[in-house]
Amino acid sequence: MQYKHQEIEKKWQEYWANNQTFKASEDDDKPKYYVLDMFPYPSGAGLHVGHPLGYIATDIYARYKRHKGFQVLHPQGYDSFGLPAEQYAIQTGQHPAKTTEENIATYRRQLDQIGFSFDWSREVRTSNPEYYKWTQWIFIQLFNSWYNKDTDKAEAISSLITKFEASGNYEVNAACNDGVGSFTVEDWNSFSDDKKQKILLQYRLTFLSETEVNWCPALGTVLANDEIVNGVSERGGHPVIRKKMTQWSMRISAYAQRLLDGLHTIDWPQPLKDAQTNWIGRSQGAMVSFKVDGYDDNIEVFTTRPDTIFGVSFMTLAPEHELVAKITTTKQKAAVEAYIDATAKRSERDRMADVKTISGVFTGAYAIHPFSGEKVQIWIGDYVLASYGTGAVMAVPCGDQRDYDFAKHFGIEIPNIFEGVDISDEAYTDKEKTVITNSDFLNGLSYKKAMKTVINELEQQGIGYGKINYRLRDAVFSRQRYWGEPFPVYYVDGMPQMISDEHLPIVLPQVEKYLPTEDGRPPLGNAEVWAWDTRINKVVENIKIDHKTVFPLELNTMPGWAGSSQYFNRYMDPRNTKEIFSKEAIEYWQQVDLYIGGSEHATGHLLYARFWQKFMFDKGLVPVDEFAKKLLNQGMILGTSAIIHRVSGTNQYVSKRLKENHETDKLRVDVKLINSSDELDIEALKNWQPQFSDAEFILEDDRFIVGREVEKMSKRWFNVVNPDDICEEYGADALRLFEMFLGPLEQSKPWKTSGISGVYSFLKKLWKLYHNGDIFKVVDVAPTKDELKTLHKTIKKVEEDIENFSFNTSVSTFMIAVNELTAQKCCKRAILEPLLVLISPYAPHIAEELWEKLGNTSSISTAAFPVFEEKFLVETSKKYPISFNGKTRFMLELPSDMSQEAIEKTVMAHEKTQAQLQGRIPKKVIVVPGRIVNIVG
RNA sequence: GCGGGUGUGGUGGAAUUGGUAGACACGCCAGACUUAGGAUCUGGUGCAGCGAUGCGUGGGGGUUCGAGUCCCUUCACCCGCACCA
Repeated sequence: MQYKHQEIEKKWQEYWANNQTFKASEDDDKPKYYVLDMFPYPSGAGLHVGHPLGYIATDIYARYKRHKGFQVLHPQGYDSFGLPAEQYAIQTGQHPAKTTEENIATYRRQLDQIGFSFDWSREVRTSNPEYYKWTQWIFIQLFNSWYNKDTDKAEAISSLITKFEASGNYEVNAACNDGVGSFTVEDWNSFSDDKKQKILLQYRLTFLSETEVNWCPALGTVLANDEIVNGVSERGGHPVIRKKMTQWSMRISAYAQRLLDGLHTIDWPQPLKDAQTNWIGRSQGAMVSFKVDGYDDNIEVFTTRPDTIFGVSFMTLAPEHELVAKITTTKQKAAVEAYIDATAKRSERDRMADVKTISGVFTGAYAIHPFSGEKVQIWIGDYVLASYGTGAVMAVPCGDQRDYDFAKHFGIEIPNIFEGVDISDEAYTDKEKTVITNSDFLNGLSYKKAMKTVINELEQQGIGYGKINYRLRDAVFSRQRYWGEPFPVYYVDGMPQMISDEHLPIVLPQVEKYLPTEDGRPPLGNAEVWAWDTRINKVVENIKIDHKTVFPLELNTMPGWAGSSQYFNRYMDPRNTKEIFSKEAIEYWQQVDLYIGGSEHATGHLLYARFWQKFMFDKGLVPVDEFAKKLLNQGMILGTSAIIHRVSGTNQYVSKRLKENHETDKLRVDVKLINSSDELDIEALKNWQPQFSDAEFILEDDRFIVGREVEKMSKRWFNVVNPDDICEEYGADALRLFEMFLGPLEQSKPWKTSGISGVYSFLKKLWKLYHNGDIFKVVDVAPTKDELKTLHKTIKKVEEDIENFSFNTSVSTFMIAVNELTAQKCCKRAILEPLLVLISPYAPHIAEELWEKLGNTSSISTAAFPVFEEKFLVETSKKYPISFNGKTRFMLELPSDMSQEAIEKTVMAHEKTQAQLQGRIPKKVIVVPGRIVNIVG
């Protein structure tokens, strides 16, 4: 009887669906385990073989945990809001909901055919109103909260109002906007409601603020840094300018320290933790205030090296700094303005990428050194960013290379304040060896002592203070897009008002066009029914807006990361219409135990999700403040692109080894046109794209050979391999085994379909082990010692491998086991039945089929994992490698229990030893019982 | 510039506390069975050499009886980044 993967796989996929085999529940006594994949975006291109890599790994782990007696939650869903669907809608006029629906159907079909053990009854989609209702709900919770630094947690905004009513804001220690002035109780009570709301807005965890964005007037939209190339938009090449816009922001900076501290409590990859640590960027230093000569204004700077304050020889402001216009002298005005204009045209990324060019302009103004009283020049330079710190730097050229280069370039003085150090070539940045000199009261001090002393002095004199700074910025939460979550917000006299929880969800309105409006409002500005009626609490036509009872709704939508910041909790109770999730569900599932996905999410999704989780923890909604206990990054699967060589300037193509005779250009062609010997199907190529229909080909040995190059698997390089084709030809079990067999999960590795025949023939050998021709041949006969040994060493190895996420080595282990059992002609149930359970997480369909043939009536997924027993592996003898000066010369089999002395005696007496020594007397004989013998000399 | 990662046969990769380098596969070579083979089976396959043997885990140095593994140094490639004051 033949192994027919198509029949078997279809049969069991239907069985699992019909029996809801993998449905998770909360109501039993088993320990729980929650395995999650990072949320997929259902793109129109469907899956390629790189996508399921992580899903296969989690599926193996989930199935293994079920065998180990756990109640496993292994859900899947779609991060279905996003830009590609919107772009497609702009081009074709089709509603993004429709194309998203179609894409999801494709994804689902592809996922199903790989045999994943997902609990599909819990599927969520971020673009579904029943789901985004809760995204909106969390937004409202954030709006109604402030961060109390004294209790170090988020609290209800009502507690802040209580404090204001008791003692103004003097006693309040909050994370809030810069520049919130002080006020007393009397002040507070005298404020208008409107003013009170404005003040409160500066404390809320989500708040409106002016943010600089990359605005493209021609496209009428805001662009991300990577959508801008050389200062113009990637699409269309239109100019882009920096523009201030009022947008919603999230006060993630309030959580900076807790986000850092939490990293020590979670089992995540160190590189990922490093990325987050750098992103949060904690630095310890001081705020120092410099007076501007001739003005009442001060320039505030943050510095990590206040110990070098006597080395300051100039200051640099960001060109956008608010004081620039005021303090620039008439003489310098033209130069400064020209520089500011030039800077405005550069994107932030441009400014940062360009390390080589040193540019800046003197403002003509001077600051007063707070200690020495000397005048220092004030410059502007685009290497200082307005968005970081105070947008101003005290420049210490002798201690900072960038300041040093700037000073050298513009001929500014470089005073040396380090003892015994030569700074004629470069700045001196070694903190540990620093001894300060030429610095008044800091002379002779080390870095550490000088830091303490100077901060003390700054605080004494009231011109500065010690401060911990984070580079983490508050996250902009508004997008000028259509296909995202609408905000549950309407505006009364320009002040945002939240819609009450009970009226959620606020459903995305219909629009005629998905582009921004002609006057530059976001796409929702096109909606005709997008106003809030406060009498009936419903969305009504815009024409009813009277600013008395009917008000305009927010036109922005939420960003992509909104929906993915809470989905892992929603999976615990996805159909709940009353709460985001029930207390029982969250108490049972707690948090994700294993989360697998790509490392590209390190500082986006994974940081925002941790932030929301901590907020929800503060609100008492979740029992733990980290959502994922363990996380793994799967590596990328690389494609093997096919390269053909075109003779330059012609439509003639030359086979790989003949290309040296010509001047050629490289062209990528679809890998589907190439066979396993790198030979091109010329006829197929001619039909592939019209440009090849009349092409000529120069062959070698009657064949056309292509070059191969390994690079990222992507539709754009025509090197994608579709899992549908693999499942059709080799089956899902072969695909699953092969993806794991490629190499360690976390490494990136090239895909070569030709290798799949190895795992496919393994499956056929496995099948044959249970069959003799057409007869199923498994019998109930006691197994031999050798058979038991094979089984138990396999159990041991596979269990260790799964626990260590070393899935590639367990595939080899299965191959070895099947090879050995085939050689032993094993057909004993006591061996072949447990073997199936070992294999079933990896190749579940064939395992189910053979399991059923063995007479079992329930799914193998519920079978217990076989228990390893050491006794079957006990050896009576050991083959020792006998080495001379570290090089193995021959093997010698000796009893396992032989003593060290006896081993030495036996080995030395052996004729081969004598032959190796040729009469020499060894200096030393090393015997490691159970391991090795090494004869030295 | 900063941060992180990876270097082992023709290819993907294996190697537990330092203890037989190259498991398991792909590919290749030879053979068997076949009308045929992109099926199946058997054997071989790190490199050089007829061989004895020598050389081999990016390069150089070190520790050790013994190093892919530990230490120092150096090179190459890949990924991420918000010049972070």
